[in-house]
Amino acid sequence: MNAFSESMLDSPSHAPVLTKRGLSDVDKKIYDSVFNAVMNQRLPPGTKLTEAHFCELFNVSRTIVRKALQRLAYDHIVVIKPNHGATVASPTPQETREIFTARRGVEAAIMPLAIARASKAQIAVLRKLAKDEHAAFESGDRANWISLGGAFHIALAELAGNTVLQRFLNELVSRCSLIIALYELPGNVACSHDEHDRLIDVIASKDVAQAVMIMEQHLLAIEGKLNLNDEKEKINLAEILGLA
Amino acid sequence: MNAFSESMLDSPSHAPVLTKRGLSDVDKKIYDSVFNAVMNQRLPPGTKLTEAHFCELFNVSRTIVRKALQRLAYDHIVVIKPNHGATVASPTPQETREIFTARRGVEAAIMPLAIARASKAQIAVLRKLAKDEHAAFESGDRANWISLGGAFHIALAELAGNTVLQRFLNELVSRCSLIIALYELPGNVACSHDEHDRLIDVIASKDVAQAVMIMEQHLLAIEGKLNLNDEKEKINLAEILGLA
DNA sequence: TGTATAAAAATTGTATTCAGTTTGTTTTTT
DNA sequence: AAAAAACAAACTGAATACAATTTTTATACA
Repeated sequence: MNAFSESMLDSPSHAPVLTKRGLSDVDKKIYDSVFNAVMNQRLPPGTKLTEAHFCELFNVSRTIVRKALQRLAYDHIVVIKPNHGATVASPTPQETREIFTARRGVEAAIMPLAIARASKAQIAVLRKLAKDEHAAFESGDRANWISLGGAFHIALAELAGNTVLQRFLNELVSRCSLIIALYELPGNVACSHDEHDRLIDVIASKDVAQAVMIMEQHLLAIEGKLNLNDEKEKINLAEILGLA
Repeated sequence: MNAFSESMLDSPSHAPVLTKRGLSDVDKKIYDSVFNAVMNQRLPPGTKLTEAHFCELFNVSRTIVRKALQRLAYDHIVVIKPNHGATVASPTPQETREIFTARRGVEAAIMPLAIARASKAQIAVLRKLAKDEHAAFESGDRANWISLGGAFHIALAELAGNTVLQRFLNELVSRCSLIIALYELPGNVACSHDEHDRLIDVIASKDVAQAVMIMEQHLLAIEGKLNLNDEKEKINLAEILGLA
């Protein structure tokens, strides 16, 4: 299991020395650094995250580092095993299916709320996001494209105005981004190209039942494009060992 | 804001001295103590939870206590404010509405999964729970009755076999129990008496659409019996000051 | 007496220290 | 040379110590 190097993280803004008060947002910085690095695949699943390493990078004690890592563990971005520390989460196919099922449920709950509160201005915001996503895809910026794809759904959840569902979806979208990065089939990358556009149209038309249906299809399509055969690891292992 | 006393917690099993290894389940014990005390209204919302107090009660350092309190905060049972420590959460009416809305969504997502996997044996388990709940109600054990009411829904989530939705519902049921204890109208306590029985019947009949509908009505009925007028505090304040 | 101010106590935030576990390396034994 | 044992290094777990903040109490002053 390989460890991470400093270059994998966003510039940790080395020692701007706390302008005024000693108030520590540092744990949040650490959280964000790891979170972004995982989402952008700079920190691959399974990577060991050693506490002492972060202490040096951010010039804080292990107390702070541990707090950040525990929060990441709460959000299922990393996994903490007793006496073995933190590693970047690597969801199994089974977990992946559960996550997608849960996400379909949560997005279905969000949709009627979002539609009820969707003004023209807010629909314009959604269209802007879809446009950015398009651009990222065209320019081949894969990491940014995955990120923007998530941002669209997050925006929808914000629109719904329910902080609880918003938090649930945040977790699910994060984990899905990690999963997509992990399991997406090489060729199939080009996929849900204008599905977000179709979603916006039906949201604008205020047709709840139709919107829920399209959303579900959208999510099923994403899941369907993953390579989730459970024997993946075994096969790879056999191949790597030259026993295939 | 009043603090808690030892009697509010379940017997913290004073110093059984760790039989074999020094492995610390103590933080979980602290978590459970506070959790149960909150659910049973021995620790009312707003109660200050001082770290040092738990250190004495459980004979551990603040490190452990803080870990337990942070987990409680993550599950929204307590609220931690910087430099002000932990207090038992006291959801506002607005938050309450959001929690119930989210819960309706999550339970709706759980229902089809649970129905798909409901064997006769598992339905029998549900019936047993409903029976216990009845008994608790008849015997006037209010705390236990609220707790068992939640347990029924938790059991349904387990049946669904999706760990993510299970975790979401766990949080929501806990928070709802807290809310019910807080906001339930004095007279209206007697309410959803045999609604769980009706739910079991429709689950046994495998009618998904009907089950989702009944579940939603059930949850709306619970919410409807709460006293959620936002001006509650103001009115009380005015009354208390003799200005009504 | 009431209010403003200052000192003290209590409480939380963070760093450091010590203890226990795991992991990797070297040494010993066969 | 291979396996087992012993040692060393690295890392995590938890308690203690120190620093900063908040709250309470005491004091001074109008």
